[in-house]
Amino acid sequence: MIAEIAFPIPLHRTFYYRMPSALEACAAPGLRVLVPFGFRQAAGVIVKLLKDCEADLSGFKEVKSVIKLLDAKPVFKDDIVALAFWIRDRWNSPLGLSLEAFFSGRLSDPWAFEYTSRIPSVDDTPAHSECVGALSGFAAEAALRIGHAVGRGSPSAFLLETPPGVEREKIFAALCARALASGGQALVMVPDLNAMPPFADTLSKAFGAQSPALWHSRLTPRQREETWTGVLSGRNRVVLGTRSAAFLPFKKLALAIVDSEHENIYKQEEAEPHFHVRDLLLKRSAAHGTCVVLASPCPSVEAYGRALSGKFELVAPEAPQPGSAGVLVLDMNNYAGLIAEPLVEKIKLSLESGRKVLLLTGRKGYTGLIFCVKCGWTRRCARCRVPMSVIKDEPEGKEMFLCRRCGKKDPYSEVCPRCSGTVFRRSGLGTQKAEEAVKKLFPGARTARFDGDVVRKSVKNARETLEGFFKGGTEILVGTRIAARDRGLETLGLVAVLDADAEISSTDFRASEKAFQLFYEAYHSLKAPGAELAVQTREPGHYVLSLLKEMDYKKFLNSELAARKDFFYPPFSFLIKVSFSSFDLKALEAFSEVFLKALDFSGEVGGEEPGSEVLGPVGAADPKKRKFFSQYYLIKAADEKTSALCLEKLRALKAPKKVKMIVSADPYGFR
DNA sequence: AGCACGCCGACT
DNA sequence: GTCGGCGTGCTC
Repeated sequence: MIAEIAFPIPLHRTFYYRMPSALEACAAPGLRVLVPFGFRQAAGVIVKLLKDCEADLSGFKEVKSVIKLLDAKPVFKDDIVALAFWIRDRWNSPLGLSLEAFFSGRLSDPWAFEYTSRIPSVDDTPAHSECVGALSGFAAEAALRIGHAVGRGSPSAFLLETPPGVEREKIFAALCARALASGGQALVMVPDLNAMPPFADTLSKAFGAQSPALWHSRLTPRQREETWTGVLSGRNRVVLGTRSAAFLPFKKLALAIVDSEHENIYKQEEAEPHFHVRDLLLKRSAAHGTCVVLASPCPSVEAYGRALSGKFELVAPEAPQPGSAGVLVLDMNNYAGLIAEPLVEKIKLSLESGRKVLLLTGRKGYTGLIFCVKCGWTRRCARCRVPMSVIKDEPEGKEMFLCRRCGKKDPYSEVCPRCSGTVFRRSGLGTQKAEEAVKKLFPGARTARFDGDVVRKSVKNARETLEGFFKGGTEILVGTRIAARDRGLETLGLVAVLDADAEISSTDFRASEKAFQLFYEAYHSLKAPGAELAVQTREPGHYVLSLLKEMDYKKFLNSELAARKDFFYPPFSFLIKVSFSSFDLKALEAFSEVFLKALDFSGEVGGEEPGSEVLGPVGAADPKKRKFFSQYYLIKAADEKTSALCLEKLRALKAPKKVKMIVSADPYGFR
């Protein structure tokens, strides 16, 4: 017997091993094995078992044998091998890395053996009806409606619009109670660590000190093991987690809630395996009979589109969410400086009346990329080749270059290395620069800054910064969009988006969506009478800005969905971005031809599915003399199958040494 | 990813 | 003369 085995390495290939006859009876796909691998031993997962005659072993100088099985029986209720193949088909993730993710990144750890020795404890779970009783209005109605589908044993999916101000933690707690009452487990997903506390509070009040179990990237190894085995044994019945919790070994997942469903962070693409939490949970729901609830005050266009086509049940208030705040669009063509004079006045008035001010920028740091006015040279990271942005080093406040990808810091230089020019232009406004300007304009005001860097430094410190603004004495908070997320505040008098153009004029096809979500969330964080949302732009005629008057999210979704349909973007197509880069333009272009031919592109990808197409090349070599070339193609596949087929063809393609090819399926981070 | 091989710079 | 840098290549 031959076993096809996947290893937790970033490789799109599997390996064949001989299964000793003594182990044949116990061997099965999905079980972990220990095998000799190169000069070492490695743990892998059996992906397939074949009879000797079925395997093509020609071309290998040796077929090694499995040393031992690491699992006696499958650890997961789910068919993780089938899921790994699906994740590969959908996002081009190496099989072994997806399988490793199911084992929490520790394929060779013996965790799975230990769970049987642990004794599950019994929780005191309040009845569903009690929890619903504590709710009123739309929240009660939503909890009741979705509650009927929880624990029924058949998969279901809801898109729940959670208007700002609705206590969704309580809806979630009621649904969790329902899941537990049915003998199942419940998972509540949040975008990041910062979003956990309110849910942790509400859920632990409802289910006791042990619930919810927390799952996130900052757990210690001991905590990870404890929680992982607890989920496996069924001891942990409610889990509150970030992205990677979607891979946990649930015994019976009756309910999975994805809060702030629209957040892009749910798509993992900086590290493999690439996947999307929403789609993975929906896929897993088949094995568990899970009720999947996608919750957001401003659902993604994809989710809304799928709700309209009947794939999800839409649960939303009947009337659009009313708001009382005013909206002011400032045409920055008429003003100089970072903050237009009318906005300066508004800030001043707001502070005088004891109201707080939230100022939002598109990015953290000081400014975005920097380029030489004379020759157009831009500063790039020596290692990653991506443009570097400017930050002010703390606490000295010295300007530095920072690589956004690898974090490399370089000293600031005053002279262009290409043409010796000394005049530079910078694009983009960062939180640091905005904070600096605000401090200069309002030296007496208490100011703070909140962005990804503040969060990264210390979660506790970040929380204190926010509390200082929402509850304490901070009067002006300068931050990125994470500062605007789902917090209503009676004392907030003004929210301003300082550089709306950074949001709306990005080349990302989701730019309008992300921009409108930002405006919408900012708008609804304004509770005080007379409060105002200000938007600074050089493109006051942009269609997203024209929708600000009504602030009707559903109307926005419908118009955006129509545009997505016209331009054949998700949810109407499946995207694959294929980027090529090289120092050798000829080699790059030659390989691009190979790529196009491999896709069998003659008007339609694969020639099967009508409508599929390839766009590009985008960012083709410009006439300017350059050393490094990069361009990309965009495949728009009409369905999941065509997308998987394209990815398979791309995997079979090997780029020459000179050319680098990056395949990004279902891409979120355009730019 | 590991881990080995391999070919050029600073040390006992 | 060796130790060790990380570039390249392979793992059934």
